[in-house]
Amino acid sequence: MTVRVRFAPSPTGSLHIGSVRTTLYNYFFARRDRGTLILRIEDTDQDRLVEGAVDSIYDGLRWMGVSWDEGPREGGPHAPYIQSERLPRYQRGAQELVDKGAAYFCFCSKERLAAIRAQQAAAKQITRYDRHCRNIPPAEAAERAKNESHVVRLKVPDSGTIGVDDLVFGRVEWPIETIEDQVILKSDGFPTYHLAVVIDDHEMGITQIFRGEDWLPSTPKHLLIYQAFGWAVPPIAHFPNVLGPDGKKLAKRHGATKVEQFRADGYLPEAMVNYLALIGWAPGTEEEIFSMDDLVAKWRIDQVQKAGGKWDKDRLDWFNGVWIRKLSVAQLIERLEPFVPKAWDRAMLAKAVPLIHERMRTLVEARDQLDFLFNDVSPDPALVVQENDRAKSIRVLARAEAALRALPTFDTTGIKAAIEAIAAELGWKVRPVTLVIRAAITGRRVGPPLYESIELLGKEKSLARLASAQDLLGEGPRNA
RNA sequence: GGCCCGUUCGUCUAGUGGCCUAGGAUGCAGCCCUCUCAAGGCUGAGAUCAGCGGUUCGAAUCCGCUACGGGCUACCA
Repeated sequence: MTVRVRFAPSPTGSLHIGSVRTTLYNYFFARRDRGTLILRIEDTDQDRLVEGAVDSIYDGLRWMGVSWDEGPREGGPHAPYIQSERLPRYQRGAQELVDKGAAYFCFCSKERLAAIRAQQAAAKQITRYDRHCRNIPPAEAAERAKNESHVVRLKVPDSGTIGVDDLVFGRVEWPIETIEDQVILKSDGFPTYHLAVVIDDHEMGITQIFRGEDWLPSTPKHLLIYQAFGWAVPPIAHFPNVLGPDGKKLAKRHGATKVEQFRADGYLPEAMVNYLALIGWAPGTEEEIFSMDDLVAKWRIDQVQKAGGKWDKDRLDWFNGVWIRKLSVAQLIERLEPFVPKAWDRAMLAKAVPLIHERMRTLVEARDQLDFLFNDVSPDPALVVQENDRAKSIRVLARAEAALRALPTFDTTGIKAAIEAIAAELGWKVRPVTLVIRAAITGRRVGPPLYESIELLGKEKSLARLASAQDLLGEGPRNA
């Protein structure tokens, strides 16, 4: 049987990093088996729809490098792939269960439900529906349903045990009496999630159900629905949650959680995929740098962890650095394009990028690191003065200006020799000398290699910066 | 409250009864390289494997209990 798996996000906001991890695992599994991936939009809660969320899902997934075969915009044999466009199927399904006596109409108001819940909670009892409408004669209920607002609830058995052999968590069982007569069709005619997934997964021929750990507790509800329909339950696996540093489910307050945010913050999709895959899965070897293709080849469901994994930004940053370094200079320049001002000269940029290639953890850093090549700098005098010796620092600047001006060829070799000569002459180590000059040239204490930077900046600008730094130091003390 | 799940260095993890005086990575510290910062190389600190009790010649690995953490408990997904 060919593998058919699905990812089923809700369009309730932009793509969350946790659901991306689940999606990735689905993807690895399906692609390895040359299976089919299905994107299904689960929008059965009309109140929580967010404008543009489907676009965000598409953009985010594509950016990550995930592809799929059937979906809302791709079509496929089971179209439509948006649940709100599949309403008749759910309504038919619910009616089928009512007809079978496996479900019933419930006319209880939300107020009544809230009241019994409050009452049960106060009495420290299990809060669940009291089955008030379960015994209305079917004919009477059907008649009332024509005019009265109602939902459809599943008739849950009184007792027994129901369980699943989860591919990750193993055997998990629930006492049936802890499960209430759940609503499967809402009063607005929309299905609840539980009915919709079961029907869709069945109709779309889903061969493995992979989803986040959050869903484990509602699995018995789904099992009961499968049972009511008389359908076979496909293999199910739940993947552990991605947690915030505090151990709770990753959420906004923990920082960035949206794919688009990471993209904007200068992360590479390769790094995201690599890092995310390794939360909850490990190959059992000591390798840890994996491309998407590597993961498709190596990921195995029996190596998936049960425990949730905490988000570790430092580790992500490290992966990002690794993947940036794996890029060719040409590729890096391409990736940098959205992060660098339009006004910057691209020829200069191309020459500068090699200097910072292995100094970046995120793409956004390039702008700061290279700014001095494109814009004037205004160094902090405290940065220019080294060894607490203002006079000598000024002399360094003066000598550097003169030496660079006299250079026959303005290149790294000549610049290096000139600066080292100044150090020797003034009796300073090279380090403080370069620090003075670096501050004057770049306005900073750290940055790309100095000699190369000076060469790139060019003679004219370099001399000007050396001169203005002298002015800065010369006037400083009298005014201070 | 009820149901369910989880628990190995700060973090991601390796480990499926003896190879574990618990390995790797990240982060941290130090050293080397070096014009700064990175990158790279080396070294180090860091986990009595949540605790307790069992099973066994032998347990991080099997069983039980406890603790702690988390998820779910809606006409949300």
